[in-house]
Amino acid sequence: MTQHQTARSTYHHGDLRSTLLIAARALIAEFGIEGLSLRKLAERVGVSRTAPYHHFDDKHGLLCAIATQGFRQRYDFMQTSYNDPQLTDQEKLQQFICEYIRYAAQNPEVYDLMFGRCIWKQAKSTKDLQDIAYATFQYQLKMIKQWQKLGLIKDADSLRVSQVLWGAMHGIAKLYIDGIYTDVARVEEISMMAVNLFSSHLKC
Amino acid sequence: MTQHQTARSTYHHGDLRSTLLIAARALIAEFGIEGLSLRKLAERVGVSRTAPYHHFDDKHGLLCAIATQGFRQRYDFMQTSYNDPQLTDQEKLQQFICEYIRYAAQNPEVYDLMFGRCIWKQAKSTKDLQDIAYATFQYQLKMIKQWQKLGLIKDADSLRVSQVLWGAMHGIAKLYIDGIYTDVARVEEISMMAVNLFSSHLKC
DNA sequence: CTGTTATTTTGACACTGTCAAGATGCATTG
DNA sequence: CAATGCATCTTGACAGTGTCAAAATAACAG
Repeated sequence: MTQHQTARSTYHHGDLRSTLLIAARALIAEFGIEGLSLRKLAERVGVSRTAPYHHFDDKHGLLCAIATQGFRQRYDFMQTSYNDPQLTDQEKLQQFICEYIRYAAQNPEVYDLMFGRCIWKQAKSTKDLQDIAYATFQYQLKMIKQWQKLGLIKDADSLRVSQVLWGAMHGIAKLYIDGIYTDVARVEEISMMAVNLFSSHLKC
Repeated sequence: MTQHQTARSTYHHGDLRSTLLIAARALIAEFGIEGLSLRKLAERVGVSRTAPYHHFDDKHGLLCAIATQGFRQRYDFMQTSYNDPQLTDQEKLQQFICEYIRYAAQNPEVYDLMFGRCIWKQAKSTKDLQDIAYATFQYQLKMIKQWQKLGLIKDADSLRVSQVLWGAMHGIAKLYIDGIYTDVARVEEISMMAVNLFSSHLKC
């Protein structure tokens, strides 16, 4: 019962798994992904070095779990934004692009986990993770098709357009996260320019 | 004299620095950046663990050196391609985008070093590296201004357009390198779609 | 109460980057 | 030529890391 909060009194922790996830995110925010070590994490949670191994396959598994959380959060946000009745379609498109980059800028470490090679390059990504990631991209594709139908985006192969747009958002986000674009205000301007370039203005 | 080739016979290696760089690139190609360790590198070159420290500040310094090489190579290539008299301007633009992504796809590890957080996030990047990287971007900007003048690219704020275009190329490259886009043939198609979307067709 | 299972711990191993001190060879002076 | 200084390379050492094996502990099912 109370273990979930106090946690120290008992030998069995209660729900070590989620405690580890929370503490891990805190450590990552503090020291970056490279700076996260399982030992430091275990120590901070007040548990032995190898305890985490009974809740995650290995370090990689823990990182996957964090990434999965990130995907869920972003998926929900994307959905509510798209279904917001107070926004025009043009505003939705703009918000989609700008919020994507803003999310990445504000959660750089989690974003890096979500789309970093660490997870996808090895074929070791969890089923959970693959599912939610795929669903996210599908939703994105669906939105773009809708925007094409409305004439907001150039009417070319939807999949390819979606991939290029995603590339642009991802690239801008990455260039900021990795320290190449350093000024966050300019990143906002770059985002707006992206909106501008990807919008097909029908008035011509 | 002959030390440069045989290398083992003498106590002093001769030119260990460049030997290390070559071997490091080989190791990286084989095991990835994460898989590169200074000790393995030293062993493969046939030298003691700490020998590299007399040629590079630390591991990070060695990675910077590799990235610098990458920048120089790309800078040269970009320049020769842009000055190729056999290409039309439209072809140059297309080649610029496609070759950028192709280079990244074919040298994923070096590309990751060039633009990864490992180098830029910490303020530890070498002066050499900063110079060549800055020059590269400036050249890119210059090309884009020219293409705008020719009406090949939408005539908006050149700097911002350049940043968005770079973002798109970088993003597509990264999504492939990190294993999210897996099919290289499709990456080519995505590149072409990027060319398509960023080209302003005046015929409308 | 007993045995099974889930959880946690201690011990150990093979790695890693890097510092300090000493050994070695080269080059440039006196 | 000899000696001194300097760049280079080596050995030894330390604090970290991820993770496996085996033992200890708690919770639970019969």
